Amino acid sequence: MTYYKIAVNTPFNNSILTYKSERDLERGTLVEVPLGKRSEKGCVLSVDETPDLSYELKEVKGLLEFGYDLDASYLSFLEWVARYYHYPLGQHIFDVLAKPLKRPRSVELIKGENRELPFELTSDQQNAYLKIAKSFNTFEKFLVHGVTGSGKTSIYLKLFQDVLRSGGSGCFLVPEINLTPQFINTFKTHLDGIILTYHSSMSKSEKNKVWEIVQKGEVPYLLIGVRSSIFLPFKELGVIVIDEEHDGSYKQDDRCPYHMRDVAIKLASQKKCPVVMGSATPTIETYHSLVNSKNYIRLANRVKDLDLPDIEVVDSRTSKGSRFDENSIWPFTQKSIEQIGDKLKNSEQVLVFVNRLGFANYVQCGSCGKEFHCLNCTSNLKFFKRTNVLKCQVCDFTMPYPEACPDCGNMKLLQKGFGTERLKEVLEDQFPTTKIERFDRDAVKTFKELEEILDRFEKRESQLLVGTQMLSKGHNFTGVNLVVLLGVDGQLNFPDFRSNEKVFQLVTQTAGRPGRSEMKGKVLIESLSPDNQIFKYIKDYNQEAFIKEELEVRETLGFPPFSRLVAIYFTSRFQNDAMNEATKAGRALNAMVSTHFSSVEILGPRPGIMEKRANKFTWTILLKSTNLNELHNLLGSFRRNTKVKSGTSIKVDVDPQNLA
DNA sequence: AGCACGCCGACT
DNA sequence: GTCGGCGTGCTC
Repeated sequence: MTYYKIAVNTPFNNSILTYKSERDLERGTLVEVPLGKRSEKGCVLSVDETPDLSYELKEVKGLLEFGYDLDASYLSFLEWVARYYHYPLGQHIFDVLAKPLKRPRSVELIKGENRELPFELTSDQQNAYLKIAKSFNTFEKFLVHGVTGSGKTSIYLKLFQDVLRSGGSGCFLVPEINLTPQFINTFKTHLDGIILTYHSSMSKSEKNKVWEIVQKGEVPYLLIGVRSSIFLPFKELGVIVIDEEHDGSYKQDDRCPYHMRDVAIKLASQKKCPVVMGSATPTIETYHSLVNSKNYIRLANRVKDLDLPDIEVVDSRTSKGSRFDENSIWPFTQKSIEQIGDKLKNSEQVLVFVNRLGFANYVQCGSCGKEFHCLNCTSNLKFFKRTNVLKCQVCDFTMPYPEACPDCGNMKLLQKGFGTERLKEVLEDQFPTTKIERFDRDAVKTFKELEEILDRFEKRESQLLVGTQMLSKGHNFTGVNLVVLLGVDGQLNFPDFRSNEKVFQLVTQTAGRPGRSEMKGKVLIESLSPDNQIFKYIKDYNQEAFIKEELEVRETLGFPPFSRLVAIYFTSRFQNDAMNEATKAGRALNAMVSTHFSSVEILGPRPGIMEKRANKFTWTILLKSTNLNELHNLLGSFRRNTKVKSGTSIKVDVDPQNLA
């Protein structure tokens, strides 16, 4: 009989439990173990030399029929992730492993055609490519900071060609595969090997097939995948490329809240291969960590030598163009409407962006001022005109649009704020002969619909698209020379230290959509605070200056990249429990800080940014430190020693991206 | 996180 | 009497 430490698919005791076994077990073996009255999945970690025999330790039931076990380096990688994010290892393992299939179906593989590129790289591209290629077989981090249209994809392609032709494999990570079928096509044409994809809308059989190929190390292949693909059991890797490094979808928020970019960097260091991060608007963290290194690659020129669009900020406050001005077509200023009209008259196409769905953002009684809030959340109900309902975007609570104010009976309800639905209506009213389509997750439910709308736009069957940021990702619109952007004020005022950075990225990415034809494009931003410093940098495309100033602010306030953050969330159905447990934990943390972890600063506890969501209350504590080790040690002992009242749950978010 | 146990109110 | 609501606490 031997005792083993086993990572079990359960959250308690950090998921590491001790079991005995008659047969010898290897590290990485997947087993079934008894847990209470049921049975759970587990993964053998090591022999337990000092088992706690005050328990009646149970015996391993048998082997799991997964058809594989975890190899040592893969398990160590998952262990690192679980440790870094203070998440139970056993749960993380069984979150990321492919579940075995009852009846696997056969899967077609895409075979690369290995054709040469039909063009030469520009000298900028060639230099970038050579620089990265020189560090094959070593761990190096690269940032390819290239304006939209600078040809980053061709650089990646050359790198993958090299890796695959020498019998290795590559990993290409993108925010959303669904939106980028053209990528897959390009890679298929020019690479020698198998092109694998991995994303959520694939069938279980397809996912398992990919898992199997990667597991067996059947090289050469290129895996094109999303965030979760980083946890495929890679054997050997020649290069990892993360496209659109700044994209928010790389952060996982539920279960183990990891950041794929940071996990990928760890993986690259383990596999001893280069990791390439590419973006026109890299995160301030990544930029700061690489800008002064030899691995920072700036591509300032566009391949086709096209000018970037002019960016103009339109004052949408009072006086001319105000919603109170009879000449305005609220929510647009007269100026925007005129410019849109000019373009349409000229048979050019126009994009209008607003990051809000629905018709009105909230509804208020014109007599007594009552606002319609969600009963389950700290949020307003939005008005959707087509379905004539008020709806909460957080919990989906829906009610029919009221005839009158339930408090005072007044029939005059004011529809305040605007979303895509209203913009489309206003524009249709202004331009009755123009074919306008809406592009948001309300109007576009399936990939087919998405393709159809884009296809009609491409064929010029429609002239104007009104969309959310769903539209701004990845697509190029050659017929578009004008983009109008509304509602950035809301994002600028959002209480998050990254809000300026996010807005800068958003506007710059949006500006990359038009002007890929001969004519110079234009971006109009409507704002109630046109004097905000950020617009000066945006208009000049002066990213370096913007980041420099932003870095100064961050340094003064001690925010990342000058410190590391950890958010701890306390959630309960009862507001008092969330508050009290957070308060108790805050006191305990303060005591620990004053005795052992003096580098750590504790902010809060405070109510969550949305205190109540779907009838659950959240309170937040933020930890901040320049000493990552101390921060981890504090968290470790906090997790070991803190018990919260049952019914209250704790979530630890290391390197949080969106404070909640 | 499950899941069982057990203590109390509401119904045949 | 006993069904079932959910609060409490245990799981190697």
